[in-house]
Amino acid sequence: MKFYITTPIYYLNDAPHIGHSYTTTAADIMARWKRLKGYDVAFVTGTDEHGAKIVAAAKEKGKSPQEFVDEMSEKFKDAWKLLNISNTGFIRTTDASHIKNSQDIIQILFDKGLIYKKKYTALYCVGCEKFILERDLDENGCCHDHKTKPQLQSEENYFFKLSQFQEILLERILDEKHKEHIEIQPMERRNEIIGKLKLGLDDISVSRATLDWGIPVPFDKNHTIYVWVDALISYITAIGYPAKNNPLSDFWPADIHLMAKDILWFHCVIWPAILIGAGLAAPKKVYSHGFFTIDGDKMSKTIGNVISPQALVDKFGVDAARYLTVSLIPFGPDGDISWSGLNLKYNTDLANNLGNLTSRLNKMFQKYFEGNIPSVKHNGVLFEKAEQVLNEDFAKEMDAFQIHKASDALQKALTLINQQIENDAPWTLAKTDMEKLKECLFSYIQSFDLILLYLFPYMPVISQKIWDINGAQGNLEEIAKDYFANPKKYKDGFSKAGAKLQAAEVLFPRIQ
RNA sequence: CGCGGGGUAGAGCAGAUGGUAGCUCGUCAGGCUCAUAACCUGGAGGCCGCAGGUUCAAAUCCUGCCCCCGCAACCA
Repeated sequence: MKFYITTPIYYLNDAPHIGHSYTTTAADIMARWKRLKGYDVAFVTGTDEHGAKIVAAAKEKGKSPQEFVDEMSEKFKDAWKLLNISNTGFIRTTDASHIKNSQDIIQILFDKGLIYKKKYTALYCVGCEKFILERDLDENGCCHDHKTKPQLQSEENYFFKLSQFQEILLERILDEKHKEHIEIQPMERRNEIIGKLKLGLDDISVSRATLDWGIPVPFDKNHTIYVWVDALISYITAIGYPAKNNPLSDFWPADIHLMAKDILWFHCVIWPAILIGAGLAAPKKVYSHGFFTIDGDKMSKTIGNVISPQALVDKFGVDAARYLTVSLIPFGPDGDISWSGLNLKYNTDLANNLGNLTSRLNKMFQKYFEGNIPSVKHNGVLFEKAEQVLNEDFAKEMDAFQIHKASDALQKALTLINQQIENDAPWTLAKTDMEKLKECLFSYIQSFDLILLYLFPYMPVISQKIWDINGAQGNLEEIAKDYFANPKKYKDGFSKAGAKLQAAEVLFPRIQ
């Protein structure tokens, strides 16, 4: 079973921030989850390095575009390393293989008569160095950014016959039974795309005559390929297109393209049209999440409220930063992120529940059994209850990419253990019934271990750490894969009788 | 009549196929003492934007209206 998930390739005019890490962390959690479930996963992220804005940004720093993108793309690689992102590929649009692929695809489209040359006359803003539409002007007829009147300018460009694809795209998006159905999530975004699609499609310009920093159009070296077209093609370059003798290309079409809502149109309409036009399969699912505000304000350099991945990691640690980023707000709609919200979620979910339960159980074992797992028959009642929450709630939400709800299911499962402890009152049993106490503690630790398997995608390091503390042996990820392939094998749990629990440190100190 | 989303307890949100209104946080009361002043139980708190309609029955379907947000940004 193969599974291919992508993040957008990030445009390099800015350093990585929480917007980028949100998407990438979400994709990583999904990739890790699918691996546990036995899928062979390709997970690609990367950087988008062409275009006028890059040239401008480089110039501002006194660098050549190439120097600039080399530096900037390292920052993204570093950020993903910091966040323990398990991507299997990192594509740069300046990679030689990608340049060749983009040219091949454009050539194919050209040969099929889907690309033609046309003179294009429109308003051009010198400040932006791009054509702008009349509806994008302010009340004085000036550009929003530069407050200057745009000039009428004409340019000869190559156009892609996007207009031909309206029918086929609508059919594939609307018909869920279509063998090449393109699924768009969430629903409200899908409706929006369908609505726009029904209005009709214009052919789009796919080349630039005035921009050098780009991939040359193969049949006309005076033009470069429009940066968006080249960016999209990276998704197939990344897994080894063209197919010849490349096992990776079995991963196409992509199972999920993940992104923020602003670039949904490119992925649901332009990208599938290019693929279909070139005789290739279109992606199976396009999933967009919302934008977020920081403390109610738009995330903005000017306001100065941009949160970097590093700042999150500094405050919460890597695993907690991962967990909090994707759990704080619903996945799909717009949401608000604030430090106070993050702190609260950290305290409730991680300090009070996960962290506290770790030391709660640990101290009981230390106090009553010198830190050893007692030998006792496994009473599986609690274990099965937890299994049910995880298999039903967690798995259902995760597969629907509702990762914030899946994390709620984790919390629910942890609460089951806390409730059971309260119900059994082991501190009383310690005085009255040692056999029963053994049985109870044994079932708590096994159920907790079970939850850790599901926690792994969110917190790959800490889950292993708790696993070790709990006296469970071996590599959590490997055991999780084995468990999902054959759950019955682990009916009696994971921590073995006779194993010793490690002393637990405070994993998540409360934030005051 | 541009397109789309949304209006549900103090806050943030769930609530395909209509049938006693739920969750998290906060708040109040109680319990426990193994645990990171953590944990558990219970309570209070809602005319489900407004007005009509369909129905034995509507937050959920239909009609009309009101209000908020995005489709403009340095941006995922």
